[in-house]
Amino acid sequence: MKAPRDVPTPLLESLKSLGLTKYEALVYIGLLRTAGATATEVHEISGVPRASVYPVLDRLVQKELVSVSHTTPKRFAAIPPDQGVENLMRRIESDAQSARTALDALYREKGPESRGDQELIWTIYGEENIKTRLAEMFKSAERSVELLATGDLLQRSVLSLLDPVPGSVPVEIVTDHWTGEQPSRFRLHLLPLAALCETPFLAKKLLPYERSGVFLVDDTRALLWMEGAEGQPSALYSESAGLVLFVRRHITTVMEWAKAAVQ
Amino acid sequence: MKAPRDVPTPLLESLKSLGLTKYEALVYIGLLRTAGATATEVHEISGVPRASVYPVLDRLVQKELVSVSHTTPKRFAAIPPDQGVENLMRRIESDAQSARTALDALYREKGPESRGDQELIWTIYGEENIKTRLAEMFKSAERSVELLATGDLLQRSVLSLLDPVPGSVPVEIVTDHWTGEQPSRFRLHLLPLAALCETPFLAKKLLPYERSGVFLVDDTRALLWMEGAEGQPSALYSESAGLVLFVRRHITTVMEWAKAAVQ
DNA sequence: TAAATGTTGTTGCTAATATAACAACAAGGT
DNA sequence: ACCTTGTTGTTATATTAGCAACAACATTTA
Repeated sequence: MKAPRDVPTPLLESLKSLGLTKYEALVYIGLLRTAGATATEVHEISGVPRASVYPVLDRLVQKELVSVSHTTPKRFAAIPPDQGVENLMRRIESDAQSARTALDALYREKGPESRGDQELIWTIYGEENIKTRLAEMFKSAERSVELLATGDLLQRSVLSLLDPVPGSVPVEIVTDHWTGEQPSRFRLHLLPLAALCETPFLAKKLLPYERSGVFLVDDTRALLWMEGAEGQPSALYSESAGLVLFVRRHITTVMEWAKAAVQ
Repeated sequence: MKAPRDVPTPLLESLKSLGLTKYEALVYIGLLRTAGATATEVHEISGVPRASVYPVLDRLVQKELVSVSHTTPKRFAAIPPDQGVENLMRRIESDAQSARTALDALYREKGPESRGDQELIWTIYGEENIKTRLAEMFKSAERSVELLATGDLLQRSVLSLLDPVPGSVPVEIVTDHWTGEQPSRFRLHLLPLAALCETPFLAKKLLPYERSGVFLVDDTRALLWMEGAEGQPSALYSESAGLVLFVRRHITTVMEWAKAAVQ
């Protein structure tokens, strides 16, 4: 009989978030290391109290993670991991689906009324969320789209979001680095690299972090994308006149400075 | 201010299985029905105690389900449901991935040694699990594949699994119903419908449930697929000589009976 | 201006629930 | 008689839920 050798905690955490309890995880892991064990053997291998093993095994069978033999005493075997994890995911995915539809019903109920967004500044966490918001902004553009972003951010995350901008709306892009040909769709302003290198201090000021950007749509909606070196990215979004004005000025200033430096 | 109108419990359950606590679910749902609420308003809308609202909102921000405004007092807004659920699923999916690899490492450690399968009869729950096991059986067939199944089960779940059967292995199929042309790949035995209708009692005996089947590979591995009217399907699998013999006889008997009835 | 009021955000404590762990025992097999 | 299996309670322990009290700050009112 094998020792109840200890199990890495991160694995336990992962399994918990898939809906297993600690015991269920321990028993399943234990069973993976054997082939057909009795309840008592499961107890010995997993370190789970013998009396607790029975209900736990019942639940695991219910969750389609183990199969049972028709002998006395009963013997138990684990379903292979990929199959088993998929079984768990299927349940969760179905929950996600029903939650999605139920929540969506509630969400639509309120309609897009009084966008409290008006004078507030929102912080959005997570790249996905930021990109979704940016996409909304771009799609709803009516008069202008201006953006000032590091080449990195621009190419990797933002450029693909620009497709839905209506054809009649001019798009102005200011960046420090551009690979590929000049795009006809956008008006491109390249920050003079030479000047940037001469004054790294200034470069830092204009494009402070590794990946960062400033986005302005219709002179009414602004988004500031900032990404600390380590953590997840976050962004500020606002329709506040004050912040919009500030962004407005910032972009203009940078463009003016770029023109001056080029001369 | 809206009432903390009660929330359907199944929705709460779904959200719990996505890793939210009851309070987190209530607050998120509450936020979906407004646009930018203060902590106190969240408390009123969701029915969650005001003091509890703060830690809960913190966690929701962490989980990328709500965004925060930079005002005093802070205001909170929900990320749209589909986006939010996707954010939750991303975490879970990543947990599933790491669990899969970690478990697989453990699983391989033991190798396919001492197949305890030898003399045991296993019950397998869930259609996916059964199909996986059937696929394994078919793929490893070396001498013969025989199956006796209701037409329904055959066409909907089993037929597609037969592809991996090695070309040199003969496949015998006994069923009550077959649509489409005669397959060249298999040897097909149709149970005489007329006789079946005359003796519904017998029909029930031979193919007891709605969807059921008996599968025999190489005269050494047998699987009995049974499906109660309501619950999830289950199956018996065995390499036990006794059970295999029994299945062997059963299939032969049915085929003999069919021949006799036809005359 | 100063007291009165009200709201926000915190802290700490208690209650309820789900999970974990143990003790005891009946049934059956050796 | 002994040991093992499977079952049933009962007791811890951890997580979550719910409450009360308070300091900080702003707004009103005398």
